[in-house]
Amino acid sequence: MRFVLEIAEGDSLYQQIRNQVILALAYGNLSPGDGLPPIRALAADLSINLHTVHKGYEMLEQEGYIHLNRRIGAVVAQPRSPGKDLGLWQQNLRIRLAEAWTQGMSRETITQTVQAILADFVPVDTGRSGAEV
Amino acid sequence: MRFVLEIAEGDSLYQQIRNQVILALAYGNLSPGDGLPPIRALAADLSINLHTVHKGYEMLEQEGYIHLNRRIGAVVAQPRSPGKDLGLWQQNLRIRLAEAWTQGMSRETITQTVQAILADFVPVDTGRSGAEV
DNA sequence: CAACTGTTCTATAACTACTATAACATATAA
DNA sequence: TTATATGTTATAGTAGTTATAGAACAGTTG
Repeated sequence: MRFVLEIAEGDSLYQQIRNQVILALAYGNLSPGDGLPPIRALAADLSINLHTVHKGYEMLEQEGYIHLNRRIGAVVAQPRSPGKDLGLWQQNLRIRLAEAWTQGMSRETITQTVQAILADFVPVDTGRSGAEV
Repeated sequence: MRFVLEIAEGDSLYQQIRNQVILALAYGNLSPGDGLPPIRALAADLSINLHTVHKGYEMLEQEGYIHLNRRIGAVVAQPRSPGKDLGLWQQNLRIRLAEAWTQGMSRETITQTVQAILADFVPVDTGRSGAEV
């Protein structure tokens, strides 16, 4: 998988790594069982520090997105139970929507924007074992 | 308007103040022309520092949500042009949706969640001059 | 053995968040 | 005038976060 590290402006480097993995998962560029780049390799590739990548991976592991193994490296996990704190997530979503709403975006436009994003998402490929990084 | 400062966990105090104002605007608890609490009063009310509140208000002003006047205080502005960086906003929304999607939430459930949030929003009351804090 | 994984440790510099105190500028009210 | 109320600016200090750097450790694989 290729990491972009778009200037999300305001997001820290390790947060962006975490976000990119989740996005890759949603868009089907990454599937359970796939391996992520070794932290040293990714760090070199992005010209950032080893520890910064590690922190991003740790975050992903705590959220249940990946498994970290000392031998085989970082592997995308099978989606289990929700895990995510639904309350915090909803509150965050609510704020994003309120931003759009108070800027004059209509319900229709907001809904269409959401639909457009969702349309590009791909079902998480749960049946697989090989890695294709 | 009453500020709650829910523990958004990860959001700084001034960010939460900023968010609460936008939410209040979306839910109709605050309208253009309304005055916000004086920074000292709000700071005392929340048991936080004057500057923290000020920073939140400054952020809101830079985003065009409010006007700051040395005499009359902070007043909610009339919604003008978009102002908001649509690209960053969309990217942020995309990540939130990807989080839900990768946690197994279906398009229908996500859409329903969005609709439920939007349903509670109230048109920004643009015709008004009095203050009702 | 060497090489490759993640992991842990210590240290440091830079930045951010928050607090604290004081003073200033400007307008309104007594 | 004096007092009060508003936001504004300046300075400072503390604490925590972010990112860097280098080194070493612990397993597993070739």
